[in-house]
Amino acid sequence: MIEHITSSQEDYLEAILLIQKEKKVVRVKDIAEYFIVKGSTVNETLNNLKKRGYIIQEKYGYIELTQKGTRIARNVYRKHTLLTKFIQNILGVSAKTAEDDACKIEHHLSKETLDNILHFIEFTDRELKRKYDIKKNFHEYIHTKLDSK
Amino acid sequence: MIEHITSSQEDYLEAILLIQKEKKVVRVKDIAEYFIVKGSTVNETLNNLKKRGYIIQEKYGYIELTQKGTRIARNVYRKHTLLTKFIQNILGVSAKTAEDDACKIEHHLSKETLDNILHFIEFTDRELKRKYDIKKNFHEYIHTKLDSK
DNA sequence: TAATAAAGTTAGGGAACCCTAATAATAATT
DNA sequence: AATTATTATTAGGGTTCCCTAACTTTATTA
Repeated sequence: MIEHITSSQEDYLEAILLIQKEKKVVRVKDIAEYFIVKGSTVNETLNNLKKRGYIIQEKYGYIELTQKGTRIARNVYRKHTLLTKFIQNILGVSAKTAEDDACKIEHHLSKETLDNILHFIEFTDRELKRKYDIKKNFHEYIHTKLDSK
Repeated sequence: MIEHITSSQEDYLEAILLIQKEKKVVRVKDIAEYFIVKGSTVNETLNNLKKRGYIIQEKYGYIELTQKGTRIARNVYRKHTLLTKFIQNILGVSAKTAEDDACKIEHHLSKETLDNILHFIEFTDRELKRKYDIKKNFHEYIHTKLDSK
């Protein structure tokens, strides 16, 4: 048996957390719709996650995160949110694309880079805002550039 | 047969381009060392790339990119370089980590985000450098923050 | 409640990646 | 040139992720 968790499996845990927040209970069908895959695919991954103690699910029943699963889900969600904010607010990318990109790269960035992104956000938010209005300048610049294409 | 090229396959093409630049000829062994995988694994992927016309290789011979393969390799390399520069110079991440992260996420970012990163680099390089010295400020800030941990 | 609909599970297959072990071919060395 | 060492290839296995089709269980509703 494999000990290591994959990016896809982390995404499943995050999805379960998000669906739980919104719909109270989580079903195979919800996850299948979330990732736009078939139920049988979800089932397979869930069995894997079950085996390793990240989720609990009775046969034909609802899906729940264990403590272990919740910890990972929250962690992924935090990174996801951070990255989305960065890509959207700092880089000036549209909300939808920022969300998509964040989701794809959240598993692949080192702690060092994530920390620096966090600091970048904090820095631009708190320090630079009044001093130079860099975000405003940058966004104006970006939009001018892109619109003129 | 599948038409779509995977991230890993794109990385192979880029690696072949880089090895070619440095060593004139590209062998299975070079690629295996580059990715730290076994020769048999490389062989398998190369067969796939051959079938689809991205590379040419005679049995037991050197590996060469086709036009089609070169186009993709250069494209990946360009993205890779751009991202490394961004992560290293703008975010202030160490060279090695920036390189690693760039390699991992280069396949997953939308054109929109990449364009904005490019503009960000251009913007900070050309416009802000004299005006506010933001890069310098930011790096000082980051390093103070990180050192104090 | 019985019949239909919806959701979950199982079985069987395919593609990408990765490995080990065995074999074939090429390179290097004595 | 013949032997040894290095490289490349093939064969056989394993995991993840995704699918279709068949089947079971749970929900709905007539």
